[in-house]
Amino acid sequence: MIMGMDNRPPPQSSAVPTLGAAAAHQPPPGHHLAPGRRGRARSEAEILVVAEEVFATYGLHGATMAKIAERVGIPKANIHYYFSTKEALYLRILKDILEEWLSAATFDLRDSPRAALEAYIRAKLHYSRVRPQASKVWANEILNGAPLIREHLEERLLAWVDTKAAIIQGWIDRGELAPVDPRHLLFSIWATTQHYSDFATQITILLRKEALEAADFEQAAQVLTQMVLGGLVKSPKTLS
Amino acid sequence: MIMGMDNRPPPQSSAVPTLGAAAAHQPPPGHHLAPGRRGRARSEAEILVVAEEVFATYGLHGATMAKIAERVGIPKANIHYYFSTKEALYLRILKDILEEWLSAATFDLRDSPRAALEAYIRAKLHYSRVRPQASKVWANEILNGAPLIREHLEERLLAWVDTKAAIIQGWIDRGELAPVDPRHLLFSIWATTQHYSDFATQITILLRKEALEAADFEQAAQVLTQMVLGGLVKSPKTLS
DNA sequence: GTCTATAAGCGGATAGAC
DNA sequence: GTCTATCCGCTTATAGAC
Repeated sequence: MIMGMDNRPPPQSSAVPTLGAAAAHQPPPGHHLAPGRRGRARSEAEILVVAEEVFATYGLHGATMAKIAERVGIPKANIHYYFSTKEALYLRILKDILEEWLSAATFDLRDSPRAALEAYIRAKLHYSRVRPQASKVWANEILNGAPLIREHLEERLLAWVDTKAAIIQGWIDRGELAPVDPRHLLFSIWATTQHYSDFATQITILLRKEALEAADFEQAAQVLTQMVLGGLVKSPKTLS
Repeated sequence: MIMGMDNRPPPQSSAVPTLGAAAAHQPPPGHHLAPGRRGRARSEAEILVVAEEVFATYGLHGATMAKIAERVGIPKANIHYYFSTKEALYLRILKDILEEWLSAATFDLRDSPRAALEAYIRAKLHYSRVRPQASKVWANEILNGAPLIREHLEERLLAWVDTKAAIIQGWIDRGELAPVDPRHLLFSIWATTQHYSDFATQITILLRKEALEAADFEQAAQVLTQMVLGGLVKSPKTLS
């Protein structure tokens, strides 16, 4: 169970409206949940947390409403009361994930690329660590050709990437970053950081571990920052 | 019920060196396929090619034998003649993919890390370009916790990584490579290169393209080699 | 809001003719 | 080797009592 975790990455303390599935739909102020009862907000949040895990493990088609219901501890008909269809539940998870990720990139043109990119890499790695299931659901959807999230991707993510790519291009124009395609740089950061959630099973086996620990993520951060900063960012000393 | 089920054909069982799905099972010399008929080798190869596409698009559970059969143009019962179960067909694809990838890393300790790593990055990118569906099937399986390929992973891939990591460590010991964890370096190369097949849908949308072209892969190669070589490999030249 | 029961359809696998 | 027909379990979604 992941309830009550802190999803915020270390560098920033961004007050983001959309939190993870676990924190979805804050109950209104003054609202209390009786110990034995669930209530709308709590049931919905519990379903989302469990569904995230089940979708990640079995995929959209392999996941069943019965399995989700069983793990939540309710009859499967109840899920249909909160989410009209299986796909609606699935889509809700995808959109939540995306908002969380977008909030991880706080950098703008005033920042130095060195500090900004390292913070972004570490923030994304942090999400891979604390919310790996969400990342897997996303990956599964994209892998299959984004049949359900495509439209949202073309609107929300595309616009976001345009603004961030412009910032990166600004750094290049200022001579603080090697002339690389900004979008491909973003892709590389996503690919490497999300790899530590999406391919965690493979990594765990190849590192002969039971599960990935903080130290493994720190090693990942070392390699990734060394690659990105060492390979692309011009050191402050050489600036003139 | 899961492992050990390969092909059940009555007469000849095949312990053939695994090739790509497209090239699976070359007919023996002198063997001719009548234009209208298929023959064992051709049917099996056709099934594998189509199944790769269907598994990549729908996932293990979303893919159906009926859908594969329909695209091949045969009744679904015929597939069961060549592959005892759906899982056997799926596993065959996974093992084929892995062997192809492993063959892409030709480097050894005598090579320079610069030439070896660039060649490896470009070879992996090449596979992402020419065989993206295979990569997606693999990613899907790992994402879901490697329920079927786990054992194979623990044997075949783990041993392979050990030998390759030793070579990379050798470069570090010789002072030709920055002191990074060799396994995490491999993970980064896999993550970034496979991203261009696994997340091709997302990349295509964000680049406002219809499909990824050779030029996109070349740009990817530029960014990746600049990151890996510029950030980790010690050499006379660094930033250009 | 929560539950039981069930409708309606799909999917993997097999039998057995040719 | 290829095909048609079919069994049987599982899945989503709904109906309707409480």
